[in-house]
Amino acid sequence: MISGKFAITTHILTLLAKFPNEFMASDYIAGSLNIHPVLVRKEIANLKKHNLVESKEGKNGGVKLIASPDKITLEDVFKITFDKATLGFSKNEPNPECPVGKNINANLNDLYEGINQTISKQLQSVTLAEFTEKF
Amino acid sequence: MISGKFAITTHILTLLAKFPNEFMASDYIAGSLNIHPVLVRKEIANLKKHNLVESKEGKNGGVKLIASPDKITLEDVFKITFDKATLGFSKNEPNPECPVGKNINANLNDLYEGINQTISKQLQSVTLAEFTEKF
DNA sequence: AAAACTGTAACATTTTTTATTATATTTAAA
DNA sequence: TTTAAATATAATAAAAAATGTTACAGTTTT
Repeated sequence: MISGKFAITTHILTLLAKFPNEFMASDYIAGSLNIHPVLVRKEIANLKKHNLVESKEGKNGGVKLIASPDKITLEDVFKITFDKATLGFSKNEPNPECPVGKNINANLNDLYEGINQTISKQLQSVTLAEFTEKF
Repeated sequence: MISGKFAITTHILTLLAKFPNEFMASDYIAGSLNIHPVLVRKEIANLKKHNLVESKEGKNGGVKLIASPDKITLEDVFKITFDKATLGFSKNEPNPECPVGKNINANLNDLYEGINQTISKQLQSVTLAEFTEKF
């Protein structure tokens, strides 16, 4: 199972891109996502940390984009919501006595590194502006 | 979190490719992976279902590859261990009253479809024989 | 001062993944 | 022919991760 962070963050940014220059409340965003407002605020905290949005507290507060939607790509979202995309690892430390066990994780890592780069490249080519136009 | 199925299955196949033409016991494989033998057998059941290995019950039984390691690619492993690689979805049904909520999953699906194809293509280029040589 | 917000920590619940136990069956070999 | 060493698989338990909820403090506008 993969967490919904990328999807939630992309959804939030799409909403913000649809209504630029105004502060949108996390309750409203949560209503569109149909999830708890606190979860939305957690992702917003992450977006703030990476300087993609700014927020305003208090009445009539909310969140809005800092950067222009055509300066943001889905790779930016990918980077802040994934440490690294992988196809998974076995949970336990494999047996270091076994030549396969000893090296499997390093070799999988190499493989995943390549996959990561391809995904990044692919997502780089989609701006938030382009993505938002699909709605 | 991503399940370890791909990693476990790749590990199993690497071991089998290292020792072709002999039946390897799931307990031995589990020892290399450092996981429970029953989990190994579950993945082996999956490999059997897709005709990549055959197994023999009873004393001196075990598993061995059916196909040659240079006829198997990591894409084959990917296909049988992943429904589809994604960057995730938000858990609940988004609000269909909202234009973004209504279309977000379809649009994410399109995006992920492209990513899937790239991953497949990349994994197609790695045979089990090549992967096994790294050990 | 009240209302409508954000921010965040602490905790609870649900879901997924992994592990274990139990039982039946098969095969080789003593 | 009995025993030991395997696979096969279902049922259950435990652990881990993701999501949800509550509570409360702080901020801003009216």
